[in-house]
Amino acid sequence: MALPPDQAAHFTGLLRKAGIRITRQRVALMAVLTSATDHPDAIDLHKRTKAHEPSTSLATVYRTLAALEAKGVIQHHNFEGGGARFELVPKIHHDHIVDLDSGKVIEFKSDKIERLQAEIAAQLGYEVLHHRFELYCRKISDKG
Amino acid sequence: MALPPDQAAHFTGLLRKAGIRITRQRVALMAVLTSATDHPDAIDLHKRTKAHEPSTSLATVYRTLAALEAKGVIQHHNFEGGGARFELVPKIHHDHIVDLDSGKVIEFKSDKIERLQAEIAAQLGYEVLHHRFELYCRKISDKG
DNA sequence: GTCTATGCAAATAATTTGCATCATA
DNA sequence: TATGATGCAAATTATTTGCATAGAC
Repeated sequence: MALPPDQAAHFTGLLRKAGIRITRQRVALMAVLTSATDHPDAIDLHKRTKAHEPSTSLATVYRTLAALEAKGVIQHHNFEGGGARFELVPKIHHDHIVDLDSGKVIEFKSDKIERLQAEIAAQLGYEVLHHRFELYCRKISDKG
Repeated sequence: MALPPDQAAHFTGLLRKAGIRITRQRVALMAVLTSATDHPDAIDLHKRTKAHEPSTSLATVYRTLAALEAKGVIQHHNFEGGGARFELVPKIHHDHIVDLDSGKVIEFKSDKIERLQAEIAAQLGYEVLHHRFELYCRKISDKG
């Protein structure tokens, strides 16, 4: 389950670029974050990281997530129900649809929304530092 | 600090309409919810309710809030930082700006946003059951 | 060698629940 | 009087922290 050396080198580089110390646990977590496409929570990340690096504790996962977020490498979301869920900071900002039946998270982007929110805030004398825009949805079934 | 009888009758009516049993603690909490304009959290509601009805426990506040939410009388929000905050369900839906400096919550509404979110979801085969739209903002100061 | 990261277990914070008792319908 | 509500204290869940030790630079 350990990472091939070439891949490990890649994640080591990402950590170095983030400016935090390189440890086996962090390299493993970085690998997990990079390959995840499902917005996992801390518990999930811990499970997956342990598969690469069994010595990883949940406390270290939380501490490393906090460090990576402070460095702008990852971001977290607090969707309804359950704890925070994490993803790498995307090149292009997006918002989320949460499928209430499956719990799955779908990403979408809308420039109109981004513009509208800035307008709304400006009209009230505010500038937007960040926002949350989450749609809690159900699949439309054509057979009623 | 007890409520004047006429006001108490009003809140009793609201509880009866909601279809839940009437107790002194619930009448007091209903009074607090009705007069609040600041999206208080459970701890705040408990403090304020105790001013009317000192026998009220925090557990009862939580239980009553859950009952009122189930009946569609109130709704809660999980803004960043701290616990859930509550408000009566407004006649007209609105979203929120959170002032990051003061912690104050400002309400706004936008039909465009409502329409846009429905469109976005529909394009992906979803219908929106509810949403979260929160702008975390700072006041624009004209003196730089 | 120094300074930071780690594991573990205990501490927090917000909320929920079990249980015996009490109040409402 | 029967059922549902209450207070209190203990339980839960997600997360954070203190501390002694191990590991990175």
